[in-house]
Amino acid sequence: MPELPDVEIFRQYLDSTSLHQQVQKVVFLNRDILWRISPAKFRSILDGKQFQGSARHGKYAFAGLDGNGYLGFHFGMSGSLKYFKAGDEIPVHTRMLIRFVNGYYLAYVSVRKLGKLFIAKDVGTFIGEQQLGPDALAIDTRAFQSIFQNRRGSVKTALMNQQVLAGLGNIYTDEILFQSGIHPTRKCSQVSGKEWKLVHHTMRTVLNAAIKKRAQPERFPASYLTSHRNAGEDCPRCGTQLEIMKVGGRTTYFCPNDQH
DNA sequence: AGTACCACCTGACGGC
DNA sequence: TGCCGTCAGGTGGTAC
Repeated sequence: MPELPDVEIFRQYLDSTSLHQQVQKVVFLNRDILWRISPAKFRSILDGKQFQGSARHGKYAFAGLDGNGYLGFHFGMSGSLKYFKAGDEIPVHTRMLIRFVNGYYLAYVSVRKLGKLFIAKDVGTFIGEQQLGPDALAIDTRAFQSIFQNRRGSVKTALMNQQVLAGLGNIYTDEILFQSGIHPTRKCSQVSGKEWKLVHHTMRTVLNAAIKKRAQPERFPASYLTSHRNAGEDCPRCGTQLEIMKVGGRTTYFCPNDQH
């Protein structure tokens, strides 16, 4: 479920469970999830280290290693973290385990193996290499407007492009456009300055609300589009039947009556 | 620059 | 019950 709010929850989870404990060993149950590094090299970097803090940029989370560098996490479509005690059952689809000297484990879980683990020298360098856009919760209204207003594609495609803005995925983009009253296929050039301000404000509100609800959609207000992403469901605002279409290859829900 | 399509993986679900 | 196609909250590559 990993868009910005989910990843922020994982970061907080890492923070509250795994800091300041020595890594005793690292175990790979599957090496496909390693990105540009061998298991041996990865192990040698983590062995004996402690996580000193965490960071997040868009859909990426980072754990700071004492000494230097960061352990980087990307969660793909189905990744998560789980901290558990020695003797407890290992979570299904665990791909990597970090054992700490206190006997606890941190598991990187990924059903579809679409996520990645990697080592980064520092967060800023990584963002530069990956050419990621600014984080969706860090950007101000003015900068937000300026990165979008001159683009040629559709609003939804632009909002989901991680090189433009980092953090939004399919679900939250639909939610933000729904709450802003903007049709997902409208061209960026057809969105007014006032509307960009509204989208920015709505984005912040939605993301912060989702984080407050620990990114659990079942706890979101019933007025959210997210709770109604099923064929045949009606708009929670006006009752019109929601429409489904593909935008940028992704399934898109919107209200034909409220979004223009 | 933008779009369209494929690929990477596994699991859940609906239809027959 | 079982098989099969389709789809899923992400990203990267390629070709137009």
